Amino acid sequence: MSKKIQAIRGMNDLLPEQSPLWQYFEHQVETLMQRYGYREIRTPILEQTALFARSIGEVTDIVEKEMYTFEDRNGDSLTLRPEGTAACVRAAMEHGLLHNQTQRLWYQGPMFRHERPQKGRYRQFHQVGVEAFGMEGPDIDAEVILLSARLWKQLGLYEHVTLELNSLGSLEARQAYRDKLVAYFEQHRDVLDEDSQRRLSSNPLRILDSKNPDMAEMLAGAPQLLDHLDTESRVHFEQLTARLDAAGIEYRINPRLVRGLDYYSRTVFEWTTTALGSQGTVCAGGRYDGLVEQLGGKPAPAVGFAMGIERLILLLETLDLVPADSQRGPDAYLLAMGERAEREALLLGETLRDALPTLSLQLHCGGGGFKSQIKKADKSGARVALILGEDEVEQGTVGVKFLREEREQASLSRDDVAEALSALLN
RNA sequence: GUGGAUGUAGCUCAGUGGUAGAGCCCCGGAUUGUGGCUCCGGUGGUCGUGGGUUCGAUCCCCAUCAUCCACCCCA
Repeated sequence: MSKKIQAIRGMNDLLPEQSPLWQYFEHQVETLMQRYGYREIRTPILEQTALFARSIGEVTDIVEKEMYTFEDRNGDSLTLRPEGTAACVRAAMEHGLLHNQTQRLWYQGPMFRHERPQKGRYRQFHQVGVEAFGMEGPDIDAEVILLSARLWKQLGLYEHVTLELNSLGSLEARQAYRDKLVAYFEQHRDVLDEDSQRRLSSNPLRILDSKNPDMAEMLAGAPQLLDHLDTESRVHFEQLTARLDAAGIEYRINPRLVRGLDYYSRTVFEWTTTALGSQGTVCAGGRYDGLVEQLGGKPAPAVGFAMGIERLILLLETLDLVPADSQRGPDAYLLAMGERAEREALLLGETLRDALPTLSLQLHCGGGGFKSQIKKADKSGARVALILGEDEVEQGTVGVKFLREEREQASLSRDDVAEALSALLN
Protein backbone atom coordinates (compact mmCIF):
# COMPACT_ATOMS: atom_id res chain seq x y z
CA MET A 1 0.00 0.00 0.00
CA SER A 2 2.61 2.51 1.02
CA LYS A 3 4.50 1.92 -2.20
CA LYS A 4 1.49 2.84 -4.25
CA ILE A 5 1.13 6.45 -5.19
CA GLN A 6 -1.68 8.02 -3.24
CA ALA A 7 -3.45 11.35 -3.42
CA ILE A 8 -1.80 14.23 -1.61
CA ARG A 9 -2.80 14.47 2.01
CA GLY A 10 -5.94 16.47 2.50
CA MET A 11 -6.78 16.45 -1.20
CA ASN A 12 -9.75 14.34 -2.12
CA ASP A 13 -11.02 12.59 -5.18
CA LEU A 14 -14.62 13.29 -5.97
CA LEU A 15 -16.06 9.93 -7.00
CA PRO A 16 -18.96 9.31 -9.40
CA GLU A 17 -21.26 8.48 -6.55
CA GLN A 18 -20.71 11.93 -5.10
CA SER A 19 -20.72 14.05 -8.21
CA PRO A 20 -24.50 14.21 -8.76
CA LEU A 21 -24.86 15.91 -5.39
CA TRP A 22 -22.13 18.39 -6.28
CA GLN A 23 -23.77 19.05 -9.62
CA TYR A 24 -27.08 19.62 -7.91
CA PHE A 25 -25.47 22.11 -5.56
CA GLU A 26 -23.58 23.86 -8.34
CA HIS A 27 -26.71 24.11 -10.43
CA GLN A 28 -28.59 25.73 -7.54
CA VAL A 29 -25.76 28.23 -7.15
CA GLU A 30 -25.54 29.07 -10.84
CA THR A 31 -29.22 29.81 -11.22
CA LEU A 32 -29.29 31.75 -7.97
CA MET A 33 -26.43 34.00 -9.06
CA GLN A 34 -28.06 34.53 -12.40
CA ARG A 35 -31.30 35.48 -10.67
CA TYR A 36 -29.55 38.20 -8.65
CA GLY A 37 -27.60 39.53 -11.59
CA TYR A 38 -24.19 38.29 -10.54
CA ARG A 39 -21.78 37.26 -13.28
CA GLU A 40 -19.21 34.53 -13.02
CA ILE A 41 -15.49 35.26 -13.06
CA ARG A 42 -12.78 32.60 -13.35
CA THR A 43 -9.22 33.33 -12.36
CA PRO A 44 -6.08 31.17 -12.31
CA ILE A 45 -5.46 29.07 -9.22
CA LEU A 46 -1.89 30.39 -9.11
CA GLU A 47 -1.01 33.97 -8.31
CA GLN A 48 2.07 35.90 -7.32
CA THR A 49 2.70 35.34 -3.63
CA ALA A 50 2.72 39.07 -2.95
CA LEU A 51 -0.96 39.33 -3.86
CA PHE A 52 -2.00 37.25 -0.89
CA ALA A 53 0.58 38.67 1.49
CA ARG A 54 -0.66 42.17 0.74
CA SER A 55 -4.37 41.44 0.89
CA ILE A 56 -4.92 38.78 3.52
CA GLY A 57 -2.30 40.24 5.87
CA GLU A 58 1.30 39.33 6.52
CA VAL A 59 0.76 38.14 10.07
CA THR A 60 -2.35 36.02 9.56
CA ASP A 61 -2.11 32.25 9.98
CA ILE A 62 -3.00 31.77 6.35
CA VAL A 63 -0.06 33.76 5.07
CA GLU A 64 2.37 32.78 7.80
CA LYS A 65 2.04 29.03 7.65
CA GLU A 66 -0.74 27.73 5.45
CA MET A 67 0.10 28.76 1.90
CA TYR A 68 1.36 26.44 -0.80
CA THR A 69 4.18 28.65 -2.00
CA PHE A 70 6.98 27.67 -4.35
CA GLU A 71 9.35 29.12 -6.88
CA ASP A 72 8.59 29.15 -10.55
CA ARG A 73 11.41 28.15 -12.90
CA ASN A 74 12.36 31.76 -13.35
CA GLY A 75 12.55 32.40 -9.62
CA ASP A 76 9.19 34.12 -9.12
CA SER A 77 7.39 33.22 -5.93
CA LEU A 78 4.00 31.71 -6.75
CA THR A 79 1.19 30.60 -4.46
CA LEU A 80 -1.83 28.36 -4.89
CA ARG A 81 -4.71 30.60 -3.94
CA PRO A 82 -5.83 30.14 -0.32
CA GLU A 83 -9.03 32.13 -0.92
CA GLY A 84 -10.81 33.82 -3.76
CA THR A 85 -11.26 37.48 -2.96
CA ALA A 86 -7.71 38.66 -3.60
CA ALA A 87 -7.55 37.14 -7.06
CA CYS A 88 -11.01 38.42 -7.87
CA VAL A 89 -10.02 41.97 -6.95
CA ARG A 90 -6.76 41.65 -8.87
CA ALA A 91 -8.50 40.43 -12.00
CA ALA A 92 -11.28 43.00 -11.80
CA MET A 93 -8.75 45.81 -11.42
CA GLU A 94 -6.49 44.45 -14.13
CA HIS A 95 -9.31 44.48 -16.66
CA GLY A 96 -10.85 47.75 -15.73
CA LEU A 97 -13.99 46.22 -14.27
CA LEU A 98 -13.85 48.59 -11.31
CA HIS A 99 -13.37 51.76 -13.30
CA ASN A 100 -16.16 54.07 -12.12
CA GLN A 101 -18.69 51.31 -12.08
CA THR A 102 -20.34 48.76 -9.91
CA GLN A 103 -19.78 45.06 -10.38
CA ARG A 104 -21.53 42.00 -9.07
CA LEU A 105 -19.30 38.96 -9.50
CA TRP A 106 -19.21 35.39 -8.31
CA TYR A 107 -16.69 32.61 -8.58
CA GLN A 108 -16.31 28.98 -7.73
CA GLY A 109 -13.34 26.68 -7.52
CA PRO A 110 -10.59 25.00 -5.53
CA MET A 111 -8.60 26.77 -2.81
CA PHE A 112 -5.51 25.49 -1.05
CA ARG A 113 -4.37 25.72 2.54
CA HIS A 114 -1.69 23.63 4.19
CA GLU A 115 -3.56 22.78 7.38
CA ARG A 116 -4.01 19.57 9.30
CA PRO A 117 -7.03 17.93 7.68
CA GLN A 118 -10.10 16.98 9.68
CA LYS A 119 -13.81 16.79 9.20
CA GLY A 120 -14.90 19.65 6.96
CA ARG A 121 -11.37 20.93 6.56
CA TYR A 122 -9.13 19.92 3.70
CA ARG A 123 -5.97 21.12 2.01
CA GLN A 124 -7.73 21.42 -1.29
CA PHE A 125 -11.27 22.56 -0.75
CA HIS A 126 -13.85 24.37 -2.82
CA GLN A 127 -15.53 27.68 -2.34
CA VAL A 128 -18.29 29.62 -3.96
CA GLY A 129 -17.79 33.32 -3.47
CA VAL A 130 -19.60 36.54 -4.21
CA GLU A 131 -18.02 39.98 -4.53
CA ALA A 132 -19.90 43.23 -5.08
CA PHE A 133 -17.88 46.34 -5.90
CA GLY A 134 -18.52 50.04 -5.95
CA MET A 135 -21.49 50.17 -3.57
CA GLU A 136 -20.98 51.57 -0.10
CA GLY A 137 -24.48 51.56 1.33
CA PRO A 138 -25.95 48.85 3.57
CA ASP A 139 -28.38 47.79 0.86
CA ILE A 140 -25.73 45.75 -0.92
CA ASP A 141 -24.63 44.19 2.38
CA ALA A 142 -28.23 43.17 2.87
CA GLU A 143 -28.47 41.87 -0.68
CA VAL A 144 -25.57 39.44 -0.40
CA ILE A 145 -26.92 38.18 2.92
CA LEU A 146 -30.38 37.73 1.42
CA LEU A 147 -28.84 35.94 -1.51
CA SER A 148 -27.11 33.46 0.78
CA ALA A 149 -30.28 33.05 2.84
CA ARG A 150 -32.19 32.21 -0.32
CA LEU A 151 -29.69 29.51 -1.14
CA TRP A 152 -30.17 27.92 2.28
CA LYS A 153 -33.91 28.00 1.75
CA GLN A 154 -33.60 26.39 -1.66
CA LEU A 155 -31.42 23.65 -0.26
CA GLY A 156 -33.58 23.11 2.80
CA LEU A 157 -30.84 24.30 5.13
CA TYR A 158 -32.31 27.53 6.41
CA GLU A 159 -33.60 26.03 9.65
CA HIS A 160 -30.22 24.52 10.34
CA VAL A 161 -27.98 27.56 10.06
CA THR A 162 -27.60 30.70 12.15
CA LEU A 163 -26.54 34.11 10.94
CA GLU A 164 -24.03 35.89 13.14
CA LEU A 165 -23.41 39.54 12.57
CA ASN A 166 -20.97 42.19 13.71
CA SER A 167 -19.34 45.40 12.62
CA LEU A 168 -15.64 46.08 12.81
CA GLY A 169 -16.06 49.78 12.10
CA SER A 170 -13.90 51.79 9.78
CA LEU A 171 -10.24 50.94 9.50
CA GLU A 172 -9.42 53.96 11.68
CA ALA A 173 -11.98 53.14 14.34
CA ARG A 174 -10.83 49.56 14.35
CA GLN A 175 -7.23 50.65 14.80
CA ALA A 176 -8.16 52.89 17.71
CA TYR A 177 -10.20 50.12 19.31
CA ARG A 178 -7.35 47.73 18.76
CA ASP A 179 -4.97 49.96 20.69
CA LYS A 180 -7.44 50.23 23.53
CA LEU A 181 -7.93 46.47 23.56
CA VAL A 182 -4.20 45.77 23.61
CA ALA A 183 -3.84 48.14 26.55
CA TYR A 184 -6.59 46.24 28.39
CA PHE A 185 -4.98 42.89 27.67
CA GLU A 186 -1.59 44.20 28.78
CA GLN A 187 -3.14 44.91 32.16
CA HIS A 188 -4.34 41.30 32.37
CA ARG A 189 -1.33 39.68 30.83
CA ASP A 190 -1.16 37.08 33.64
CA VAL A 191 -4.54 35.68 32.59
CA LEU A 192 -3.70 35.34 28.91
CA ASP A 193 -2.90 31.86 27.70
CA GLU A 194 -0.01 31.08 25.42
CA ASP A 195 -1.95 31.45 22.17
CA SER A 196 -3.34 34.77 23.27
CA GLN A 197 0.09 36.09 24.30
CA ARG A 198 1.19 35.41 20.78
CA ARG A 199 -1.87 37.05 19.25
CA LEU A 200 -1.41 40.16 21.37
CA SER A 201 0.99 41.53 18.81
CA SER A 202 -0.31 39.74 15.70
CA ASN A 203 -4.10 39.79 15.91
CA PRO A 204 -5.43 40.95 19.28
CA LEU A 205 -9.06 41.04 18.13
CA ARG A 206 -8.98 37.29 17.77
CA ILE A 207 -8.29 36.90 21.48
CA LEU A 208 -11.91 37.89 22.05
CA ASP A 209 -12.90 34.73 20.22
CA SER A 210 -10.95 32.40 22.52
CA LYS A 211 -12.72 29.32 23.83
CA ASN A 212 -10.50 29.07 26.89
CA PRO A 213 -12.85 29.15 29.94
CA ASP A 214 -10.06 30.49 32.15
CA MET A 215 -10.13 33.70 30.20
CA ALA A 216 -13.90 34.10 30.00
CA GLU A 217 -14.20 36.44 32.96
CA MET A 218 -11.40 38.67 31.76
CA LEU A 219 -12.84 38.76 28.25
CA ALA A 220 -16.26 39.71 29.56
CA GLY A 221 -14.77 42.90 30.96
CA ALA A 222 -12.92 43.80 27.81
CA PRO A 223 -13.92 46.89 25.84
CA GLN A 224 -16.58 46.09 23.27
CA LEU A 225 -16.00 46.63 19.60
CA LEU A 226 -19.54 47.82 19.03
CA ASP A 227 -19.06 50.56 21.63
CA HIS A 228 -16.16 51.98 19.64
CA LEU A 229 -17.64 52.22 16.19
CA ASP A 230 -17.33 55.45 14.29
CA THR A 231 -20.65 57.14 13.69
CA GLU A 232 -20.83 56.27 10.02
CA SER A 233 -20.21 52.60 10.68
CA ARG A 234 -22.79 52.54 13.44
CA VAL A 235 -25.38 54.04 11.17
CA HIS A 236 -24.41 51.63 8.43
CA PHE A 237 -24.80 48.70 10.80
CA GLU A 238 -28.17 49.93 12.09
CA GLN A 239 -29.44 50.34 8.57
CA LEU A 240 -28.29 46.87 7.68
CA THR A 241 -30.02 45.25 10.64
CA ALA A 242 -33.17 47.24 9.89
CA ARG A 243 -33.16 45.86 6.35
CA LEU A 244 -32.65 42.32 7.59
CA ASP A 245 -35.48 42.79 10.06
CA ALA A 246 -37.73 44.00 7.27
CA ALA A 247 -36.80 40.99 5.16
CA GLY A 248 -37.56 38.66 8.04
CA ILE A 249 -34.01 37.35 8.32
CA GLU A 250 -33.06 36.35 11.82
CA TYR A 251 -29.58 37.04 13.08
CA ARG A 252 -27.57 37.10 16.25
CA ILE A 253 -25.27 40.03 16.89
CA ASN A 254 -21.97 38.59 18.03
CA PRO A 255 -19.68 41.35 19.28
CA ARG A 256 -16.79 38.92 19.30
CA LEU A 257 -17.11 37.90 15.69
CA VAL A 258 -13.83 38.84 14.07
CA ARG A 259 -12.73 37.57 10.74
CA GLY A 260 -9.30 36.09 10.29
CA LEU A 261 -8.41 38.10 7.25
CA ASP A 262 -7.05 41.59 7.66
CA TYR A 263 -8.94 43.24 4.86
CA TYR A 264 -12.37 43.31 6.46
CA SER A 265 -13.97 46.48 7.76
CA ARG A 266 -17.47 47.36 8.96
CA THR A 267 -19.93 44.53 8.30
CA VAL A 268 -18.78 40.98 8.99
CA PHE A 269 -21.02 37.93 9.12
CA GLU A 270 -20.96 34.17 9.38
CA TRP A 271 -23.50 31.46 8.77
CA THR A 272 -22.85 28.63 11.19
CA THR A 273 -24.26 25.22 11.99
CA THR A 274 -23.97 22.93 14.96
CA ALA A 275 -24.38 19.81 12.84
CA LEU A 276 -20.81 19.52 11.61
CA GLY A 277 -18.73 19.29 14.76
CA SER A 278 -16.00 21.81 15.16
CA GLN A 279 -16.02 23.17 11.62
CA GLY A 280 -19.27 25.00 12.05
CA THR A 281 -18.79 27.93 9.71
CA VAL A 282 -20.44 27.24 6.41
CA CYS A 283 -20.30 30.68 4.85
CA ALA A 284 -18.56 33.86 5.91
CA GLY A 285 -17.86 37.29 4.60
CA GLY A 286 -18.17 40.98 5.05
CA ARG A 287 -17.17 44.34 3.79
CA TYR A 288 -13.65 45.17 2.65
CA ASP A 289 -13.74 48.80 1.62
CA GLY A 290 -9.99 49.29 1.80
CA LEU A 291 -8.76 46.32 -0.18
CA VAL A 292 -8.97 47.68 -3.70
CA GLU A 293 -6.93 50.72 -2.77
CA GLN A 294 -4.54 48.57 -0.78
CA LEU A 295 -3.85 46.57 -3.91
CA GLY A 296 -3.08 49.69 -5.88
CA GLY A 297 -6.45 50.55 -7.34
CA LYS A 298 -8.63 53.60 -7.10
CA PRO A 299 -10.54 53.25 -3.82
CA ALA A 300 -13.73 51.23 -4.22
CA PRO A 301 -16.02 49.88 -1.54
CA ALA A 302 -16.72 46.18 -1.67
CA VAL A 303 -18.60 43.44 0.12
CA GLY A 304 -18.61 39.69 -0.36
CA PHE A 305 -18.60 36.25 1.15
CA ALA A 306 -17.33 32.76 0.54
CA MET A 307 -18.94 29.44 1.34
CA GLY A 308 -17.24 26.08 1.70
CA ILE A 309 -18.74 23.57 -0.68
CA GLU A 310 -17.42 20.49 1.13
CA ARG A 311 -19.03 21.66 4.35
CA LEU A 312 -22.34 22.35 2.68
CA ILE A 313 -22.31 18.99 0.94
CA LEU A 314 -21.50 17.36 4.25
CA LEU A 315 -24.35 19.23 5.85
CA LEU A 316 -26.81 18.16 3.15
CA GLU A 317 -25.75 14.55 3.67
CA THR A 318 -25.86 14.77 7.46
CA LEU A 319 -29.36 16.24 7.39
CA ASP A 320 -30.51 13.78 4.74
CA LEU A 321 -31.34 16.56 2.30
CA VAL A 322 -29.91 14.86 -0.77
CA PRO A 323 -32.52 15.00 -3.52
CA ALA A 324 -33.67 11.51 -4.41
CA ASP A 325 -33.46 11.87 -8.16
CA SER A 326 -29.83 12.94 -8.12
CA GLN A 327 -28.78 9.32 -8.54
CA ARG A 328 -30.96 8.52 -11.52
CA GLY A 329 -29.76 6.00 -14.09
CA PRO A 330 -30.15 6.24 -17.86
CA ASP A 331 -33.54 6.04 -19.52
CA ALA A 332 -32.59 2.94 -21.44
CA TYR A 333 -29.94 0.23 -21.41
CA LEU A 334 -29.36 -1.38 -24.77
CA LEU A 335 -28.15 -4.95 -24.77
CA ALA A 336 -27.29 -7.22 -27.67
CA MET A 337 -26.74 -10.94 -28.12
CA GLY A 338 -24.38 -12.12 -30.78
CA GLU A 339 -21.87 -10.53 -33.11
CA ARG A 340 -24.37 -9.23 -35.65
CA ALA A 341 -26.68 -7.81 -32.98
CA GLU A 342 -23.74 -6.07 -31.32
CA ARG A 343 -22.86 -4.29 -34.53
CA GLU A 344 -26.46 -3.25 -35.07
CA ALA A 345 -26.87 -2.14 -31.47
CA LEU A 346 -24.06 0.38 -31.77
CA LEU A 347 -25.82 1.96 -34.75
CA LEU A 348 -29.26 1.68 -33.18
CA GLY A 349 -27.95 3.60 -30.17
CA GLU A 350 -26.74 6.41 -32.41
CA THR A 351 -30.02 6.46 -34.32
CA LEU A 352 -32.00 6.80 -31.11
CA ARG A 353 -29.74 9.55 -29.76
CA ASP A 354 -30.06 11.42 -33.05
CA ALA A 355 -33.83 11.25 -32.97
CA LEU A 356 -34.35 11.79 -29.23
CA PRO A 357 -31.97 14.49 -27.98
CA THR A 358 -33.05 14.18 -24.36
CA LEU A 359 -32.82 10.41 -24.24
CA SER A 360 -30.13 8.97 -22.03
CA LEU A 361 -29.12 5.60 -23.41
CA GLN A 362 -26.37 3.32 -22.19
CA LEU A 363 -25.04 0.65 -24.55
CA HIS A 364 -23.94 -2.69 -23.22
CA CYS A 365 -20.41 -3.49 -24.27
CA GLY A 366 -18.25 -6.47 -23.47
CA GLY A 367 -20.52 -9.35 -24.37
CA GLY A 368 -21.66 -11.86 -21.79
CA GLY A 369 -24.76 -13.99 -21.46
CA PHE A 370 -28.29 -12.68 -21.64
CA LYS A 371 -28.77 -12.99 -17.94
CA SER A 372 -25.68 -11.07 -17.04
CA GLN A 373 -26.53 -8.34 -19.53
CA ILE A 374 -29.99 -7.82 -18.16
CA LYS A 375 -28.55 -7.86 -14.68
CA LYS A 376 -26.29 -5.02 -15.67
CA ALA A 377 -29.24 -3.20 -17.19
CA ASP A 378 -30.92 -3.43 -13.81
CA LYS A 379 -27.83 -2.29 -11.94
CA SER A 380 -27.41 0.70 -14.21
CA GLY A 381 -30.67 2.02 -12.84
CA ALA A 382 -32.19 2.25 -16.30
CA ARG A 383 -35.93 2.46 -16.65
CA VAL A 384 -36.07 0.06 -19.57
CA ALA A 385 -33.85 -2.54 -21.16
CA LEU A 386 -33.76 -2.47 -24.94
CA ILE A 387 -33.19 -5.98 -26.17
CA LEU A 388 -31.54 -6.78 -29.47
CA GLY A 389 -31.08 -10.54 -29.67
CA GLU A 390 -30.85 -12.90 -32.60
CA ASP A 391 -34.64 -13.13 -32.91
CA GLU A 392 -35.04 -9.36 -32.94
CA VAL A 393 -32.34 -8.94 -35.55
CA GLU A 394 -34.07 -11.59 -37.63
CA GLN A 395 -37.45 -9.86 -37.34
CA GLY A 396 -36.21 -6.29 -37.53
CA THR A 397 -37.54 -5.44 -34.08
CA VAL A 398 -36.26 -4.43 -30.67
CA GLY A 399 -37.66 -5.58 -27.33
CA VAL A 400 -38.52 -3.13 -24.59
CA LYS A 401 -38.59 -4.52 -21.08
CA PHE A 402 -39.65 -2.28 -18.22
CA LEU A 403 -37.35 -2.78 -15.27
CA ARG A 404 -39.05 -0.72 -12.59
CA GLU A 405 -42.76 -0.94 -13.26
CA GLU A 406 -45.35 -3.65 -13.88
CA ARG A 407 -45.74 -3.36 -17.63
CA GLU A 408 -45.82 -5.83 -20.42
CA GLN A 409 -42.68 -6.24 -22.49
CA ALA A 410 -43.09 -4.54 -25.85
CA SER A 411 -41.69 -5.27 -29.25
CA LEU A 412 -41.03 -2.29 -31.50
CA SER A 413 -40.45 -2.30 -35.21
CA ARG A 414 -37.02 -0.98 -36.13
CA ASP A 415 -38.61 1.23 -38.78
CA ASP A 416 -40.03 3.68 -36.27
CA VAL A 417 -38.24 2.73 -33.03
CA ALA A 418 -37.54 6.30 -31.99
CA GLU A 419 -41.16 7.46 -32.18
CA ALA A 420 -42.48 4.27 -30.62
CA LEU A 421 -39.92 4.32 -27.81
CA SER A 422 -40.52 7.96 -27.12
CA ALA A 423 -44.27 7.28 -26.88
CA LEU A 424 -43.69 4.32 -24.56
CA LEU A 425 -41.51 6.31 -22.20
CA ASN A 426 -43.87 9.26 -21.87
C1' G B 1 2.19 22.79 14.41
C1' U B 2 -0.03 19.92 19.22
C1' G B 3 -2.99 15.80 21.39
C1' G B 4 -5.99 11.20 21.02
C1' A B 5 -8.00 6.97 18.24
C1' U B 6 -7.61 3.66 14.18
C1' G B 7 -4.96 0.91 9.93
C1' U B 8 -6.88 -7.11 8.19
C1' A B 9 -10.42 -8.67 0.89
C1' G B 10 -13.11 -3.37 -3.61
C1' C B 11 -16.57 -1.86 0.98
C1' U B 12 -18.14 -2.72 6.40
C1' C B 13 -15.77 -5.42 10.03
C1' A B 14 -14.50 -10.22 13.09
C1' G B 15 -10.07 -12.91 14.71
C1' U B 16 -5.57 -15.69 16.77
C1' G B 17 2.07 -15.85 19.26
C1' G B 18 1.96 -21.41 14.82
C1' U B 19 1.61 -16.99 7.88
C1' A B 20 -6.41 -15.63 8.07
C1' G B 21 -12.50 -15.35 8.29
C1' A B 22 -17.84 -13.26 7.75
C1' G B 23 -21.39 -10.07 5.39
C1' C B 24 -21.93 -6.97 1.15
C1' C B 25 -19.89 -6.35 -3.86
C1' C B 26 -18.09 -8.94 -8.27
C1' C B 27 -18.13 -13.56 -11.52
C1' G B 28 -20.51 -18.32 -12.74
C1' G B 29 -24.49 -21.96 -12.08
C1' A B 30 -29.67 -23.63 -10.57
C1' U B 31 -33.16 -20.86 -15.15
C1' U B 32 -30.07 -22.58 -24.43
C1' G B 33 -32.76 -15.40 -24.42
C1' U B 34 -35.33 -12.16 -19.35
C1' G B 35 -32.95 -8.50 -13.64
C1' G B 36 -34.67 -7.53 -8.45
C1' C B 37 -35.94 -12.74 -3.93
C1' U B 38 -33.71 -17.63 -2.81
C1' C B 39 -30.00 -21.56 -3.06
C1' C B 40 -25.06 -23.45 -4.65
C1' G B 41 -20.10 -22.50 -6.19
C1' G B 42 -15.94 -19.20 -7.38
C1' U B 43 -12.36 -14.81 -7.84
C1' G B 44 -10.05 -11.73 -4.43
C1' G B 45 -5.35 -10.31 1.17
C1' U B 46 2.99 -9.97 0.89
C1' C B 47 -3.12 -8.59 7.86
C1' G B 48 -0.37 0.01 6.03
C1' U B 49 5.31 0.13 5.75
C1' G B 50 10.22 -0.68 8.05
C1' G B 51 12.77 -2.59 12.09
C1' G B 52 13.01 -5.29 16.97
C1' U B 53 11.67 -9.42 20.60
C1' U B 54 10.71 -14.71 19.49
C1' C B 55 12.08 -21.27 17.16
C1' G B 56 7.96 -18.63 14.85
C1' A B 57 4.68 -11.98 14.63
C1' U B 58 -1.25 -10.14 11.37
C1' C B 59 -1.17 -10.33 16.99
C1' C B 60 3.91 -8.02 21.57
C1' C B 61 7.58 -3.53 21.31
C1' C B 62 9.69 0.78 18.53
C1' A B 63 9.66 3.91 14.42
C1' U B 64 7.29 5.68 10.16
C1' C B 65 3.27 6.73 6.88
C1' A B 66 -1.90 7.29 6.21
C1' U B 67 -6.93 8.11 7.85
C1' C B 68 -10.33 10.00 11.43
C1' C B 69 -11.50 13.23 15.69
C1' A B 70 -10.19 17.36 18.69
C1' C B 71 -6.94 21.85 19.61
C1' C B 72 -5.24 25.82 16.64
C1' C B 73 -7.12 28.23 12.43
C1' C B 74 -10.80 28.74 9.03
C1' A B 75 -14.87 27.88 4.23
